[in-house]
Parts: sequence; C-alpha cells; structure tokens
Amino acid sequence: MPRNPILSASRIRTAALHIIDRDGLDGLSMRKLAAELGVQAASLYGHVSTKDDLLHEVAAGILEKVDVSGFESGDWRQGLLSCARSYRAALAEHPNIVPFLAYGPAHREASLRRLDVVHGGLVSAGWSRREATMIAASLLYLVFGAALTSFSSGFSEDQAFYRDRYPNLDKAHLLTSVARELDHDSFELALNAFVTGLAARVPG
Amino acid sequence: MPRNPILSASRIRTAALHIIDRDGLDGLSMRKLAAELGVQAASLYGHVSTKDDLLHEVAAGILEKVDVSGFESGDWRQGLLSCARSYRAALAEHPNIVPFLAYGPAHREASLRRLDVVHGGLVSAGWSRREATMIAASLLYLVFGAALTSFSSGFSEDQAFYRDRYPNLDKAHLLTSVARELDHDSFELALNAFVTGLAARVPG
DNA sequence: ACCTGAACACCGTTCAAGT
DNA sequence: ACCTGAACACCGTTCAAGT
Repeated sequence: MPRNPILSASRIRTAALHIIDRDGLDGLSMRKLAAELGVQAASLYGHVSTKDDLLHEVAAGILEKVDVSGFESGDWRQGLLSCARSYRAALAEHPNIVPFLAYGPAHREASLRRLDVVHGGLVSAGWSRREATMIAASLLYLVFGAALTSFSSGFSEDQAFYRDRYPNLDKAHLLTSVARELDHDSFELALNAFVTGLAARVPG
Repeated sequence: MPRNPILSASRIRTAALHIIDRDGLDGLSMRKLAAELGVQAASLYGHVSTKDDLLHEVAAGILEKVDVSGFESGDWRQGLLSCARSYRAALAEHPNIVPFLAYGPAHREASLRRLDVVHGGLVSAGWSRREATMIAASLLYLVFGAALTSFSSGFSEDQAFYRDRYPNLDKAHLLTSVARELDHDSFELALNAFVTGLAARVPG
C-alpha cells in the first residue's frame, strides 16, 4: 500500500528535535518518536542506526548555525565575539539538547572542527598555536556554560507551577522574560570581560 | 540474620559515586548499585526515595568542597579566583557526574545558594546587585563549561583504543596527561582574562 | 525496499510478603 | 525495622516475517 517511503532520515530528525524541544531530552524515546510519525519503533532502525547517532545528527544540524565568518575581517576580537554570539544563539534555540552535547565527544567532533577556523584566525592574528587552542577552549567554556547553567532553564516547571496557582496574573511570563534578559546580559558581560582581558596581553 | 542494617544512605551514596566514576553516568543503575552492595534493587528504596534524589545527594556532597572563603579577604578578585578554582577542582574530581549537574535545577539549588556568598562579596566590593548576579553567573559559565567541554573527557574510550592497539608504548597516559594540562591551563587563561577584563571596568 | 510483530535484555519503582 | 520476590510499565535494539 505505501507507494513510497513514509519515513526518511530527515523527517525523523525533525520529529526528534520537536519532541526534545517540547518534552525535554528524557522525553524522547524511540517508541514515542515512532508513534508520533505513525509508525512502529522498529521501523526507525531502517533509517537511523541508533538513538545516540540520531541525537548526534540532530545536534550537528543545530551546530551548523554557528557562524565563524567573523574571522575573515582580520580582527580576532570581532571574530571571537561574533562566533561566540552565534554559537550561544544556536544553542539557546534548543536548550533541551545542550546536555547531550555536553555528554560525550559530541562537541569535540563537530564543533571543535568548526573551531579550527577560530584557531586559524587567532594564529594569523599573532597568538601562538597553544594560546589559540586555549582561547578556543575558553570560548567553548563560555558558550556551553551559558547554555547549560541558564537562569531560564528549569523555568518550564516553575512556569507550570505558577500558572496553576495564579492563573490570572501571568507571573510565569514575567519570570522567563526576566531570566532570558539576565541570561543574555550575563553572557555579554562574561564574553566582553574575557575578550577585554585577553586584549590586555597581546600585540594586536 | 542481619542483626543491624546492611544499607545506609551514606553507604549507598558512596557506592553510587564509585560506580559513576568508574562506569560513567549511564553506567549507574539501581540494579547494579544494589548488586554491588550485595542487596536487591528494591531494598534501596528504603533509604533513598528515588534515583534522581540519590544523584542530587551525591552531587551535593561534591559541591561541599567549593570554597568561598576567599571573599573574606575583602578582595573580590581573590575571592573570585579562589572560588572558581576550588569549584572547578571539585568537579574535575568526578567529571562523570557533571552532565547531571547541568541537567535540571541541580546547580541552582545547591550551588547558586553557595554563590550567595560570592554575590555578597561582590556587592560589598562596590558592584551593583545586578552586576553581582551576572558576575556570579559568569563564574558558573566558566566552571561548568570547563568541567563539561574538557579535553580529557571522552579520553577514557580513546585510552582503551590505544591500549588495545599499542599495548607497549603507553600513548594513552601521555594523551590524558597532556589533555589534563591543557584543560588546566585553558581554564586559568579564561579565568584570568575574565577577571582582568572585569577589573578594567570597576572602582576597586 | 520498507514496515511490522514479537521477542530479548534491560530500566525505575511499588508493594505485599517474609524474617 | 529491614530486606526480598514478583510484578508493572517502560526502555533500546534485533530479526524473521509480511507486503
């Protein structure tokens, strides 16, 4: 009956990310994913080798939005700032998957490779190779740290809590919007202080 | 036959942390934990309400080693540096549990409360309350980012890989020791640059 | 070629029952 | 008071079988 395939790797990835965004990382199971696609769990394994692999692919799609083009300007400070901001923005769009990225060698493979551009930009700006490596690592610290220890994270529960208790005054919306602003400003503070501090010890 | 209890909450916590250190976060199951304690899985629930709860308790024990006494000196720079270093050291001793801390509101409850001391120290040094909050958050970014995106993490597999392939030349040991040094130096670079950058915009 | 049904070896957690 | 056995409702993954 099914003329052409119901499933495809990309359809699976999209549905998986949707579930993660909605139900959290623990909320994704192969069975639920299959059900949402109108299919049996076993069918997924014709298009995806493993759940872990699927998550890596989903993560890779998100990390594609990281923009390292800022280093083409020749200004390493501008490069660092724009890369870090786009990186954080990409993660902030799908906060629930960030813990997975932190898990295994996920970030090393995809994003450290991308950070090779950063490395190159830094070296051609006069930093030593070792310094460049450490600066790139520091950038990851800030980006992943900000994505993970976000004030907004964990507010999904609080949001429900407040909504149930005080259905009229929409405190929840206030909380999240304040938290998001605080997250943003804290990241900007950390990033700017870091780059300023770096600039204090370099030629360029 | 068992005169007095075989199990206790603290014995369970110790065994759990040991398994996590050895087998990773995914390697901990209530059944394995019970077996290692010479007991049935169900027995654990007399002393521990839930696996998640157990992990929170284990985490709390680790975070007790964070030292915020550096703020008593009155020098906020010294306070930040010593707090960040002890924080990172505490996490680095048990890297496998860090992803859990990043998960839920785990870090907010225990460690943000501890960071109240940081907040107080910063405010009495002349920073505004909002700035103090953002600086404390930035500190967490660096500490958790460093603990998570560590170069050493994921080397456990590589280590096995190298050991199996080249059993004689112990490349693995070299890799991990280099990675550890790079982790340490990168964190110091990030931390010092951050504090230097902060100092560039403040009275004290 | 693509999907299904049923099974395997696991989970966390509960609860009546044993001592 | 403390632990056990058995069960419940889940997992990820495999594989012969159907179309």
